[in-house]
Amino acid sequence: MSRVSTAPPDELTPGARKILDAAATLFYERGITAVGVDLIAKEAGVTKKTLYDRFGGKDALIAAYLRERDQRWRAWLTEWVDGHGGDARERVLATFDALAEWMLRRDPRGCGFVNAAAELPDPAHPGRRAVTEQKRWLRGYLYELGAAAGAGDPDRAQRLADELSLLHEGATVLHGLGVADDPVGTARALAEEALERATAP
Amino acid sequence: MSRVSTAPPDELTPGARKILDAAATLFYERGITAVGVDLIAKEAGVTKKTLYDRFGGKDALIAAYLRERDQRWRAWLTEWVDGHGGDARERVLATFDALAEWMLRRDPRGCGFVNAAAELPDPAHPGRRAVTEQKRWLRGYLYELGAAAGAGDPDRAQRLADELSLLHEGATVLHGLGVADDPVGTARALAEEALERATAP
DNA sequence: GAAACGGTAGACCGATCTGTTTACTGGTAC
DNA sequence: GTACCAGTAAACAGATCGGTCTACCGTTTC
Repeated sequence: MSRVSTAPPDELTPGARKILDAAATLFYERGITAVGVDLIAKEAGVTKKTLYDRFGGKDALIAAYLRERDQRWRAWLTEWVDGHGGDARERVLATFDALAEWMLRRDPRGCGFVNAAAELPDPAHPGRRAVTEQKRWLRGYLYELGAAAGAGDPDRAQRLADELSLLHEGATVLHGLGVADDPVGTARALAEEALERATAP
Repeated sequence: MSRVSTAPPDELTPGARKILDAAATLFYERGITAVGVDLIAKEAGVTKKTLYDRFGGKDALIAAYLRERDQRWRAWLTEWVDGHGGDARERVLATFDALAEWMLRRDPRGCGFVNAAAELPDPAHPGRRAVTEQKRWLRGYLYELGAAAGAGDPDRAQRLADELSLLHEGATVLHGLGVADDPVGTARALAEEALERATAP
């Protein structure tokens, strides 16, 4: 599935690019509120002035961080499904394999969006919109995959999408807390059952 | 199920009690890092000196907040199950009704422990232990309920407990993000299926 | 009646927070 | 060659951060 380019066509200046990369790492690993703009600028090898010139403020930087994270996750997930999924049913289950691989190799601290939402109580914060958009997109994607797998009836497909996204979130949270052995495997098994029921005659 | 007492027998001094109450509200509603000790003391109608005399520091106060939250949740859940559950199967499903009621009446911002973990990256933080203990306890409780409901085989009961706790977490997260209509209902329906499978001959 | 305790009042500490400002440098485009 | 732009360097502002300190007050306990 040839994509035009890997991700965003980097309209960012070199300084802005370094800032966003540093912010992404620091925000995810240490938390949004706990990380100051001074540290971000220092870690990016850039002055605070550049940060404020490029992004306007910390809130806008938070939103940019979440939007880019969203883009990368969407690209990762769709490419994984296109590359590893076979028939329609396997494509649904492949989303859980993609999740396992994503968390294994880069994100042991759970869902960056859920973590961000925990630190952004204000519903009007620009970063919150990015969070809800990400969750809505995932549910929509799962809806399409589920419908293609045979849950043709809209009601059944809706319900399946609700179930699949719930399983995704549950697995991510438990993985992040490190209290369960193989939460993604558990979720995948439950997804298999839900899928069978939704596509049964 | 006669409990010795409702919760902790309030060994706290009046000042400490007010501090813990104010901290609980502020930490949950605004986030842990975003709330300073000055604000907590002011909101509790107490001086900072009292706060530091009683709790030692912010980190210890965070841990106390999470421990007490854990105690209340355990009491709420077990009492709900004892009061509303009928047979063993209904007792398992009652945990989801308890969750729905809990979140409806007091906690629209998702799981306080998951949110706290998002702000406490350091695994050695005393608050983190409270989080993992809470999750472990819930899984253990669900294991007992599941085993009593007929999942006698240890392997099946273990798997059922994994599934049920995953459904709990998924429902709580989706509820907190406000992107799904009735995540707890979805989780309860999935739990019903998992329960039937686990207790089938 | 003195010691111990829980508390108030409030100043103080150094560090850090987000955000702004001035002055200067190097490259690129017209 | 000049106007623009991305950037550095560094000072500055006012607020807030977690945490400490001294001095005092009222009640209980021995």
